[in-house]
Amino acid sequence: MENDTPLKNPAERTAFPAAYLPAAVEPAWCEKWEQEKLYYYDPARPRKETFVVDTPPPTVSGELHVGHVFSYVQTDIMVRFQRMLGKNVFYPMGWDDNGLPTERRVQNLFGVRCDPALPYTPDYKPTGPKKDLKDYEHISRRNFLELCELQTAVDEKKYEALWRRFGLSVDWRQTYSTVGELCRKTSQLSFLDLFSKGHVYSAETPTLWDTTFKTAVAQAECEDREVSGFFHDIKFAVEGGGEFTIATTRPELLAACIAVVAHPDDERYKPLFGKTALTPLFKVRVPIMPSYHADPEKGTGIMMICTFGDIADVEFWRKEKLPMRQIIGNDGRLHTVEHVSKFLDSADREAALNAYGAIAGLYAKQARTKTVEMLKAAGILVGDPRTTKQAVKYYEKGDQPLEFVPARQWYIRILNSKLQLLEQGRKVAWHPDYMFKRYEQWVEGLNQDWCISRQRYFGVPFPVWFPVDAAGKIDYSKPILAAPERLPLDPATDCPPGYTEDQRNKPNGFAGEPDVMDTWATSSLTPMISSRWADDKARHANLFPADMRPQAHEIIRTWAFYTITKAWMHENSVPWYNAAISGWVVSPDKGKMSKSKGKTITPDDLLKTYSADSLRYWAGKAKLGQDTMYDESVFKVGMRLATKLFNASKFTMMQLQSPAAAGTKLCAADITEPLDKAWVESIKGLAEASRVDFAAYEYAAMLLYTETAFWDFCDNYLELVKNRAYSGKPEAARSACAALEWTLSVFLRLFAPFLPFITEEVWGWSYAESLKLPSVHKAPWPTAAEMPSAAGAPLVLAVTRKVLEAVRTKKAAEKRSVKWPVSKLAVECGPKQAAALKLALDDLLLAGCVAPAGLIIAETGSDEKDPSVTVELAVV
RNA sequence: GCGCGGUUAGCUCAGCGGUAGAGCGCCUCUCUUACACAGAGGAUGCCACAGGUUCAAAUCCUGUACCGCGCACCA
Repeated sequence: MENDTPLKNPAERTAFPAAYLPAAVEPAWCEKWEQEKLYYYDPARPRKETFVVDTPPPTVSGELHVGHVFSYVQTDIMVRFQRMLGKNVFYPMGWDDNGLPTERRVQNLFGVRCDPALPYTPDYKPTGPKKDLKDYEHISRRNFLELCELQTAVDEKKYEALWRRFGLSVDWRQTYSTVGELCRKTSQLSFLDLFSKGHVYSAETPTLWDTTFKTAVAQAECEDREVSGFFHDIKFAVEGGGEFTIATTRPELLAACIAVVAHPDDERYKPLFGKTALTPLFKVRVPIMPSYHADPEKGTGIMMICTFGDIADVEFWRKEKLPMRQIIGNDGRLHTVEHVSKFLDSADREAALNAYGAIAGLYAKQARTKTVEMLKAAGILVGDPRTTKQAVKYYEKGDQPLEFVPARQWYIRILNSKLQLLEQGRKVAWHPDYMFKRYEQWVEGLNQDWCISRQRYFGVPFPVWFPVDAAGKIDYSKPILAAPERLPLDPATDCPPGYTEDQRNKPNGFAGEPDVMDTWATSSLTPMISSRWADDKARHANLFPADMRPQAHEIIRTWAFYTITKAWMHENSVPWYNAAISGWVVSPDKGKMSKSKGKTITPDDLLKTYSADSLRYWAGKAKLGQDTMYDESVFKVGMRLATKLFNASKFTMMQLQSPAAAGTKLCAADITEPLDKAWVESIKGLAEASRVDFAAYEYAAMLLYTETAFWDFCDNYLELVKNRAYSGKPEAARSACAALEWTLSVFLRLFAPFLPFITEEVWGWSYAESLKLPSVHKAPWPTAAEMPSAAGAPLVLAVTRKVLEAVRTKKAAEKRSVKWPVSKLAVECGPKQAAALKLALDDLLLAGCVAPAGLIIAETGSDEKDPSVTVELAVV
């Protein structure tokens, strides 16, 4: 390795290094690309020449892991292809620094707590982490946000450095942060726009509620978990005589019972419809009604409706206009006796309040146990509880079941637009196409409007205030909206028009909306954030809709769906024309690789052991939508491919510096040898196929066959041709040089999206100068038309390769070196094959070390079959 | 329950009507004026199962089983 110093500066390189050292080469190119502004978007070029990417903003509060590298590299591969098609690429990067993870990090790091009620403190300096919870400093929301921005900026620098190191061809001037001013402004403007268009409403209504985080959550953030529970059979009395037994898994909701229902056709219960039941323990009168929701096969066929056990209860309650008897509070505990006594309309009020007193204040689960005890004691429980598997809704990040709790929330109307949203989704080209099914299923299964308000501190505030009446009561029915030009603002510290700050929370004054928006309300706007919909209409027109949205499949229901929704509501458009859905990286035990999974191999570690190109190779081997095994042996294959490219290029460059290649520039007319023509013809086909497949998002298939062709190039064509190149016959050697020069330029370009470092490195040795194209990444994607007159019969190549293989097999069987001389080579083949073989005879004899005198070609065989070859090795 | 993927060599996967493929791993061998960070050669398969369509099925159809995922069910 005597010659490794020139590696350090690609621009000043003169000799070909002995070996490829990616660790030295790759970082140098990262810097060079930035200096050259290679990936900058040019706003002056028209939309139709532009390729716009709606990059997923990674969450900034952790470490990047191999899963990130995998999917972001896949995106970069597709982007690089588009750039080589001549597109003006708009490839931004966003940082998702909004939400709970950042909130927690900043609290701990700076020892602060957010209190939205506090006023803003200019020039606030945090004092650092605190040991004790009580020492935490309480600061205003705006101060808190500033700290969040400060901290995330540090993390973002780290992320950016790593992304650059992996060769992402992002225009780093085009970044945004979801907590930043632009995003808050866009998000708030979106709210105002949707409000004015009637897509937004606020309502006090039962909402999916997480009792741990004490916030509303949207349907999209729920997941079903199978848990084992118990069916309890409970006797209800019928007013005027009789009884029946219902089955329930949530006996603690008895006090919240508002009706009893059975299937309309259920003969067992038909006579009861219209009558009134008395709930056990509480003796509350509830109607017995027919409902298609009741399944005669399930439980006892008759069931209680409560406020609220599930979404069906909510719907029934709404439809039948039944009373509200909410007993579960925001914190998951049962309300006080005082609260419940307001609606506990009992036939035996004292007994009822007594019974409720036993469970008031308990968590739902504790109340369940207690209720069962009471039912048992009262002899109302029929038999023993039976175990059952039930699916229960959880917040995806929570560990307590969700409840339906009535609360005032902001919603975006989506239920009445399912058909339109389905239609919008259909207009997007999904890659792979079956991923559309997920979108379709999700939209069809929607049963709630999109709840966008969260009872958290950290997030984009609603640009809304409410008037406070003379009695000090907030009038939620008359929201005061901010003027668009004042955005972004915070109603907790900013004042509504026509009011002064001293009227805040005072009678005849105003109150700010305390809730913040769901993070998806912001991230659903990413294509409109990077296009600057909020403040630059001309730019927006040029960048929206985007061409490609890369993302993972598990967030089709959230990110993809919400983005499609908002693009339709705001712009009556799809947000992007293509959705490229990447798979997951799975660990060898088939689980999803994630940071929580332990076994933390960081991308930094991998860069030390392998190279950016080799990891990119691994990502490029996986097609879209497909989960991929984490497999370091594939990194090694990528390493080897890069090394091979290096060596084959070095050889080619040496030929190009030989006397045969000197003088006038090599061109198609120099390619005179039939073998070279045949080879060039095959490369033309490769170039054309690659374009078609890449354009169809089939980059993995394209990589596979390009790789195969490249190894064939090295093992067969190069081996056949190199002796001729050395031979000193000027014309024949020149033909080889011309074919090699073009072939290598094609391979470098085909591999460039996958292996941007090694290809750029090699490109710089000669093509940058000779083709006046400083970077392979801006070189045009290869076409057949580049090599106009070199058509040749492919048979030459095929037959020659076959015979050479036979020679090699013989040498391997005899345990002789590849260079061992062959004394006799007898080929029996068809006449066409024979003719083809004779066209490349010199190359064949030299590559196989065959004595010309020992060659016998018999045309007695068939052109339909492979030639039959007999080889005899020389005895030395 | 409904839907979507998948099941091919020891492993990871490609092929998706015309003689079963690649890489890794394994076994032989070879210093060869690009590359030993390499090269040459070899072994390895009832293409999950059962039916059907076809001259011909890993490939198309219909079922079944198993794996992964999505949606729904939540009394």
